[in-house]
Amino acid sequence: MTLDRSLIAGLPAFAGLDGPGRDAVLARAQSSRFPKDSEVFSQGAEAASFFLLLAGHIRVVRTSPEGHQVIARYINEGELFGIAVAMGRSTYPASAVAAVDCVVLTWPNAAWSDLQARVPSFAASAYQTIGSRLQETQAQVMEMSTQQVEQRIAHALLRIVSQSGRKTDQGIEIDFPITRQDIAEMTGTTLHTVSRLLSAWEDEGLVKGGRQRVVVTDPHGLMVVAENRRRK
Amino acid sequence: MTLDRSLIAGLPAFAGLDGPGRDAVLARAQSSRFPKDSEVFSQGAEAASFFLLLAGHIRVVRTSPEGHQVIARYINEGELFGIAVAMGRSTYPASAVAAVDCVVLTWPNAAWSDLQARVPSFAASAYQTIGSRLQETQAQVMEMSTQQVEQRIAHALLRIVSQSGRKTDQGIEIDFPITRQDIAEMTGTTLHTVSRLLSAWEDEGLVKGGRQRVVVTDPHGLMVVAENRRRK
DNA sequence: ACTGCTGTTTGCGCCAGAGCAAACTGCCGC
DNA sequence: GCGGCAGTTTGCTCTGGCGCAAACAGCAGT
Repeated sequence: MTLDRSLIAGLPAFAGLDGPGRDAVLARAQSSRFPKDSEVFSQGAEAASFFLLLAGHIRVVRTSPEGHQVIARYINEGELFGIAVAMGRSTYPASAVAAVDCVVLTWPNAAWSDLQARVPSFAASAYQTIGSRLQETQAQVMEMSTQQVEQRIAHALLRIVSQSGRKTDQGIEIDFPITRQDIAEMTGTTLHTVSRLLSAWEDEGLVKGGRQRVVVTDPHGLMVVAENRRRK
Repeated sequence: MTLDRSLIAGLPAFAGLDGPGRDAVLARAQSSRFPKDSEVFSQGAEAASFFLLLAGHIRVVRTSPEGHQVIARYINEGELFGIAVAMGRSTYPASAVAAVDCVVLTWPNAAWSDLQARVPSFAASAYQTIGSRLQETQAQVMEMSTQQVEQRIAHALLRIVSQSGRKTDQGIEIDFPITRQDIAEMTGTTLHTVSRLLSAWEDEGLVKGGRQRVVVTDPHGLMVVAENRRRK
């Protein structure tokens, strides 16, 4: 199957790129499906390709030598990921797991320098992606240093919801399956604490929980929790 | 004063660059001194330049809206910093403060795209710098999620010492002034806890403390602490 | 409908480490 | 040589949230 330039027409990574430019980018890409829970690439593996998520949601997971897992971020549709080549790395620093069935564009690393030269705006967009991830990660360090678990979880939920929220009549729902354990691994806490807090928030009418489901019913109220300016 | 190409001859950022190439890079740079405790740039300020540290040590500090400070990293001699332009950012995400008297090379942002085109290895080195900082920061998030304060502080000390250590007859000394408070802000804890642990380690003969001074007398022993495999 | 599995909730005890307070000390400037 | 201050040490108390354990509930497969 040949890739159509309309596939990537709306993506920020290709903004300001004309039709032929898009064709040039796509010429070296390959599209493939990844079923839920399969790995797109694996931490520590030789980085041979870089990727763009066309459809679905991907979880980026780091595992420590002792076996602890941490979720570094979720990748949304239209985002580049696994761009080790742009950072001059030869292995992937984390694993990428499909949170739902996904469609992914794959380029061989060899295409990178070529694309960089011929389509400079593509490379610039990649560097900006890395820059904003550095930014986000540093913000996370700050959060973990200065804020309590309750604020951190509230922030994490608001972040996910704003990036991958789907409006329903109940409120805004995270549109991929996410467990309490996942939320714990994003915020550096335990599933027990996450469960307790979500239950408490449910009683206050801020969120609604379910099996692998979270719906934020009162984003503004949750924001108040996140900023730690609660009543009393 | 004109800049001599020998200034940057040994730096990794300019490895694989010939003499004229180095001249081209230096032509647009300006050298200046920053006295101890002065700011090279300020968090949130318009990013107009990028920098390279020729001599000294620089502390990169982020301040939260509530006034909490976190030390993101220390910059060593020969490193690029404040390269917001390479990430497509228009403001500095943190402040840079001279930990000792420093000598800094400054380029206007306008020089970036020019240098990138004419001296590709320079740009590549910058991107690699950003990549490894992202890497480090993510590692820090993992540490904060999974390890205890004692291990985190031990790791932080070992990291500083390996990057900015100076050998003395006592052991390896951090060769810039660093307070317990600074160490606390690097590891997300309090100066009290840092002080207690350093005192304990001093009793065990692992380190030697002093006013704004830390000497690691037994790096291997400290490593054992960092890996959390202590006797008993 | 039954069974098993995976994810969730909740109770209880405990402790690492934060917060507060106070005393101490090396060093710099006058 | 003498304050005075910035940085450090140390004691005590209190608590957020972790660890453990057990019960519970939605969902998939047979």
